[in-house]
Amino acid sequence: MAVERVAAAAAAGLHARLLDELGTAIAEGRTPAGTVLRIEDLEARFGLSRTVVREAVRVLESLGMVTSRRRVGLTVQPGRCWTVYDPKVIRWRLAGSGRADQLRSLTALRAAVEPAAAAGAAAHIDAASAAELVDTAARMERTGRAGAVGELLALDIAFHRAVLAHSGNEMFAALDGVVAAVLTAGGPGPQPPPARAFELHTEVARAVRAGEPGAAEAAMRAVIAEATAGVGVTP
Amino acid sequence: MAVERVAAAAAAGLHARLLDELGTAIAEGRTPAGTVLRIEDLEARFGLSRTVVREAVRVLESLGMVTSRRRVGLTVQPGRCWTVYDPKVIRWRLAGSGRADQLRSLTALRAAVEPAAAAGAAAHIDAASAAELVDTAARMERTGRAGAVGELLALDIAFHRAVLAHSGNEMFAALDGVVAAVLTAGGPGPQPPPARAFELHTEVARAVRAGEPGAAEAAMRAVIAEATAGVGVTP
DNA sequence: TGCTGATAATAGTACTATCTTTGGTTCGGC
DNA sequence: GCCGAACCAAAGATAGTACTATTATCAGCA
Repeated sequence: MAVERVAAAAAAGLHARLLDELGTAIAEGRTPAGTVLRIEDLEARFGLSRTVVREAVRVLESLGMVTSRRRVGLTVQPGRCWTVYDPKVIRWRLAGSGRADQLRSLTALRAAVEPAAAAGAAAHIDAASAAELVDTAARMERTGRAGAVGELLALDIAFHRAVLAHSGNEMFAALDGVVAAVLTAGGPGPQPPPARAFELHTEVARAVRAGEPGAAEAAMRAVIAEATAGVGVTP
Repeated sequence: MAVERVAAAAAAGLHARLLDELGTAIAEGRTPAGTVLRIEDLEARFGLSRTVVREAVRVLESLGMVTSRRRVGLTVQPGRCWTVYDPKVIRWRLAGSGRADQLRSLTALRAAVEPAAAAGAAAHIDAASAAELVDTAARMERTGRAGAVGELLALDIAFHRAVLAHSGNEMFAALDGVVAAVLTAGGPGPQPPPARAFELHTEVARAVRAGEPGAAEAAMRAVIAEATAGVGVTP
């Protein structure tokens, strides 16, 4: 078989590129669960040394995507075994055919976590960050009225990221990538951003600054509801 | 320096043991952020070959716990960069001095996600699994009255795991380990399980079987509130 | 004195060859 | 036909070596 040049992301170390290649193939089902790979085959197929292949395989194993058994080879595991919160896995799944499913899952996760994060932020945020949050909400409104959708998206992401970051819970904070991905996927939006969205963001910021967890949680719940309105996104 | 025998978990491959050793050391702060390690040092310190050390390092890198730069070495990263949802990382953090913090975070996460998962289960579960869930709740009550705390814990975990598994969201389902860890940490409980807890679990099961997302969510919220009562666990 | 560019040292990156360990497979004996 | 021992394939692990990117140092020049 001809050597299959790894064409993935830019120069970043051979093992990282191979990892990306294999991870993508598994995540999008091109290499289905139950498939048995062999280190030696991979070496030959990608024209890489044993060392590089093994390093990539080790990471894949740590993600639960393959198991390695002597005398057998690498067995691709079903999706249920994967570490689905790993940013790499999320990226791979978003890149492939399962994109819609992945987005649905991420949206449901976001809907569950962000209200709690807002409540946490109301309890933990410092004055300076709170002021910044209020400011971000205000800038969102101005930018939205001006119609700069690209900039609006950036502000939206910054807003939600700030809430997560100040929630006082590093597990919540770690979901900033998820929120960014979902918001970005929502895209420039088929419809212009509804004015109500700005009010709701402002209300979240206000409640957080005022230190009112209950109000912050409710407002964030409304933000999510508004954002997902019409798009059937039950978990 | 004398070779430091890796004393971690039972036989499981050299790299896995080294990974556990390094991961634990970083997670519990024995090797603080900013520390620079060198592959060669690790080889010598643990008496292992380059290959094994590099495989462990690659996984650590994939978890965001170290970065590898030429001419510098391996730099230990601050906690904010870690993939905190990886089961390994959770385990390491629970094993160390940050156990209390980690449990607080996990409990908040659980409180955010489980009600949503219950709502999802009400919408997605099949009849057989629903019946099983109701049965598990009933067995919990019987076991609880009998005072078999160990068995009760197992049933409790099974109950919550089933709800997550049938939520229709694989991101929720992947948190089963988190829930198990939190419940197990809650331990045999200082106080005997309150009778109200059983009613609430039964109500969750009933609402799920009846296909009532709102009721299931509310009941699950009550279950969590009951379980965390008195233990200040705001995010 | 201070800046710039060449140079050398360093540590990760990658490859190769070789040996060991383990666990399916198979074949022979009961 | 079942059980166990021998066989062997593939992963696991090691050693040695060559490559290369990065950075610190220092010489030369302004």
